[in-house]
Amino acid sequence: MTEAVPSWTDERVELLRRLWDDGLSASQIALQIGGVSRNAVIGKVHRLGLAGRVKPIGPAAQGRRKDGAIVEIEMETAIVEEPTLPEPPAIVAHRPAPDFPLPPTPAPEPVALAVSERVTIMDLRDSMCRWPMGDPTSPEFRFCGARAITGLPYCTQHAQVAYQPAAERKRDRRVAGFR
DNA sequence: CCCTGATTCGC
DNA sequence: GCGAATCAGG
Repeated sequence: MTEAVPSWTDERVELLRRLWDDGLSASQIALQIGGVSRNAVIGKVHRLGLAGRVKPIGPAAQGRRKDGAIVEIEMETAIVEEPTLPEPPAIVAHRPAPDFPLPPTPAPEPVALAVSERVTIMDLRDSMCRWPMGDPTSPEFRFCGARAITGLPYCTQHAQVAYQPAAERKRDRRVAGFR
């Protein structure tokens, strides 16, 4: 089926405006709208005169320590310190938890919070984990969507499941040679 | 390397 | 007007 691209219809432009204004990146918008590349989005954005809009991620957040010192904090790691918080918050590592049973897998670590990055096939992008989540026949079907290992279709977690070692090779490969 | 937006320029 | 290619920066 040939899916003709509607081009920039009013609706699509409207969506573009909204998403761009919402702070989404061009690539995200491109995926969201579909049928267009991020370049197309950027190009359109410029033509519409939307470019150069204020970036929501302006100034880095500032945090005040209990001793009164002001520290600059990167946005993504910005932390709102509690007035009575004595210790710096522990570093939280986000680990996508598998939502499926792993029969042959020891499952070394208990599941963490559900950091679901699940995406539909529409949002599935290259370098995104293509591990299927749920019933493929269901409309709720999603892909993992987490950051895939470069060169592989899966993220770290799923790659481990997908590429389980057939057997442990304890064979010592000594290149007993000369030299 | 991954990503971001900006610009150019042939179509 | 459109967007791929390219550029420039983080």
